[in-house]
Amino acid sequence: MVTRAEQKALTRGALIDSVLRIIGDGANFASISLREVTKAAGLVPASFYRHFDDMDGLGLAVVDELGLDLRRLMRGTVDTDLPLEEVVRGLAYAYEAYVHGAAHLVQFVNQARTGGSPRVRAAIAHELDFFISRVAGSLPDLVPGLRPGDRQTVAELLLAVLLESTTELLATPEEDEARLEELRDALSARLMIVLLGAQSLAHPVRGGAAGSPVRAVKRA
Amino acid sequence: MVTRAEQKALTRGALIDSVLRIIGDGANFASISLREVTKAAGLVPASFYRHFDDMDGLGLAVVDELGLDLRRLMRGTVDTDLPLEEVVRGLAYAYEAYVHGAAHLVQFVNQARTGGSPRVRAAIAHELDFFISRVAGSLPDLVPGLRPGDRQTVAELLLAVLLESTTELLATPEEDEARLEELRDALSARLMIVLLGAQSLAHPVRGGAAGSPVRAVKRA
DNA sequence: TGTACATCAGTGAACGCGCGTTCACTGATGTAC
DNA sequence: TGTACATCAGTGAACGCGCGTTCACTGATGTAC
Repeated sequence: MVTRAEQKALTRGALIDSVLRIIGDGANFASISLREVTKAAGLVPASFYRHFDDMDGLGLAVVDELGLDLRRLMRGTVDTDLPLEEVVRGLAYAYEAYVHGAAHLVQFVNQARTGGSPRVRAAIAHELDFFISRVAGSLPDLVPGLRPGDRQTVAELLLAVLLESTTELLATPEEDEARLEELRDALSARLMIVLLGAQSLAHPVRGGAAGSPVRAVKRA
Repeated sequence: MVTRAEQKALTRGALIDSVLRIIGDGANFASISLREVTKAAGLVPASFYRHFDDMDGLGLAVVDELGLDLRRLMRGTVDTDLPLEEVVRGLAYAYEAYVHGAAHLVQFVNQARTGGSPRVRAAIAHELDFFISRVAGSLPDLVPGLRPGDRQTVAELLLAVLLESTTELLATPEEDEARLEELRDALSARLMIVLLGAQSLAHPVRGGAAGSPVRAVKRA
């Protein structure tokens, strides 16, 4: 026997799964209808209102899923004893694996982050900001000597690089190992440049502080 | 007297302007209806088909506008004689000005880049790739010594940083100069880290080539 | 344990609405002679 | 220059459809005694 609360939670989960499946088929969350979602979940349209006020409410519930995922991800640790190159390569592998493991959710975030309603966008930004602050907190293990403000900026950059790689990763099927390797290489190269930049900030080469001018060399 | 061709071009432009205005009001392109657009342009719905096959066709026309804008932007030049810090600050100013000057178009690109139909996404990617290749071509002025592959990666990163700053810039009214200054500072800081990373790649400090391992220093 | 009543997730029917698309049309612009 | 005909951007009406939302309902689960 199932309690009423359990059954309700199951149905709610079915609505969330359904909308993610529809997004996985290539639809944009903004143009998915309430009726499509309930139909995919095997419900009558009116049932939707037993769980959410409107599609925006469902979107916010999906963002909560993202929050859980990120907290789970952050429990994993990075071995910072390795050469920076290998750390970066490990991050690229881990992110690729995450994108393919939670493809539908990632696709939702990728499109709703810029295209969603104001409330959904704000909720996603909030989750990502939390993630950034955690990354910033672990940065000293990887690049010691960074000042707190610079840690924040570097963490933002690292996340920006991951997010910017997402669309290409999503478009590549897991079977296309050759293409995936290319994308992981590209992602590694980008992350590496950011971390090299961070090291420059932490240990300026020409004796200048982070704030001092660094001359651009003119083309010969 | 206006020729038929001129009048047709005017109406076509009115459709493009209308959809951009609707996007500016906060709508998502994916959920704007053909009827809304024609109504805003003062036309009957059926007239739409004299200009575009469907909303996707209108989207592609808007992407063409982006292409023109980018080509115009690229005619402007950057004074690479200045200290790197000032070059970066100039870029941040220029990008902020562009975002506010073409706010509706930028908003469209920002949301359609990840949330648009496959054809629209591909068209935007194509325009941005062209822009990236041009930036990569000018990079030697700013950071000499980069190998071609690294130039490409750095140019991709620079664009990623700009794109990632877009949502915040769009959300800030032009009057809020204090907030804009914050955003330009944040953008400058991110661009600077990327360029410092690029300089590290071009002139590795510890004698290692770009491909050689750089040790991460463990936390004390 | 059994009984009577309350709760509430899910139903089924109905509503008015805006949607994309079609079609034959109109009348100004353009072209041939 | 004037006339007869062709073109075609924009019209207005109509279509069937899926939409979000409402409502009174049903019947299994939960609660009080």
